[in-house]
Amino acid sequence: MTQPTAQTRSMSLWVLHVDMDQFIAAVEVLRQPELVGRPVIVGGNGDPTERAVVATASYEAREFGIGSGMPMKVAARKAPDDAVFLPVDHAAYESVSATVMATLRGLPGVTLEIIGWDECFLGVMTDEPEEVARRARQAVLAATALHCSIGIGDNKIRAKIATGFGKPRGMFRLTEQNWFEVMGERSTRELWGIGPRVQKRLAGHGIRTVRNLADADRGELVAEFGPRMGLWYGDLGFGRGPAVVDDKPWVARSHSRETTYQQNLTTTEQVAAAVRELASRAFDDCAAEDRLVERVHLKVRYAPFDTRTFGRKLSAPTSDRGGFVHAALRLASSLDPAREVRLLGVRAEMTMPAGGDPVERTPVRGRI
DNA sequence: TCTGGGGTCCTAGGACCC
DNA sequence: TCTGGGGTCCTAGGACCC
Repeated sequence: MTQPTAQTRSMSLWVLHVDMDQFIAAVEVLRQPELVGRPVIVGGNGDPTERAVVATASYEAREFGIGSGMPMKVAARKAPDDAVFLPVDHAAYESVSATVMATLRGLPGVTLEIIGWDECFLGVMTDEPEEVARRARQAVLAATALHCSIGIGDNKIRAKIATGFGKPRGMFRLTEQNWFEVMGERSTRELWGIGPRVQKRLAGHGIRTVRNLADADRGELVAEFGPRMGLWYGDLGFGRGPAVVDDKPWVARSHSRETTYQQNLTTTEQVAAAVRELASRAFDDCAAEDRLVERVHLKVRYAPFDTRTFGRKLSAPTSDRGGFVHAALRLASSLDPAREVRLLGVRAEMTMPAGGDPVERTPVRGRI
């Protein structure tokens, strides 16, 4: 063990959250410069009359109240005449994303954890996190001509939330010191991991602000949300959360394929054909890996909007495509044949690879 | 207004065993 | 005939994130 020098002792571990500004729209504008300044809306196959939602809207489009997750039909109604609708081009975004991540990984002394196409955490030992952030933004701009914003925090929760205050093209520091000053009077909904449902349930207990949540009785939270989530939400009120940035490659625990049909499926034959195809495609992603498929799940949305999921245990090697597809078809036989099917999905849940799962789970959904 | 597609993790309740 | 308490596994469903 080497002794830490005086200098390293005075440094501390910072978490930076890097988020590309309007990533998908920015990539599109980059390769079609004539779109600069126009409202750009990317989603589905680019046809605003189809069943699809907005993946990203440029800042110009957001001025008209258009945002991600919004149905394309609604966006079309709000959009001005000069708006441009474009199809989603996964390959293009993946390629730019890879350049961004490689650039950030190349910064001296950083640990990188990818959490999405356009987002990552950087862990770094430093006394000047703003200086590191400035260099990171410069490096990304030089490599891709794209802008990003950076949140600086003493853990992932605070870094992630800080980014919102830095946007666009800026940075913001959020730590234990200024947490309540910045967040105390804001809605619980602004916390990462609290969505509309939990916000509503908290409000039912008179908990509306971040400060309210921090002050809330732990027993009451546990009674409402269970032992794990109750305590997790309580900590969230203080901005407490994990601070370890993990650069281990991410390994998926499941793969799925789902499709919303432009015309609802109405016969059992149509449903069976669709399930057969979706199951096979979901299995494609598992087939390359030497693992077991443990469960098969079916998701169905009946028109107009009634979603159900159900599954069954399975133990099929990732070489047994026929067995998996057959299991999915067996599940499909329990669908209601009299109802119109609007969406179908098939999910394969896998065992972790040999060596087990080394990552401690946290209740924050997605990759953290 | 009408709601994508890809994921992750948590909880409740029933089944089953001792 | 009525019935404990604890544990684990399984399934359905919920909620959230990018």
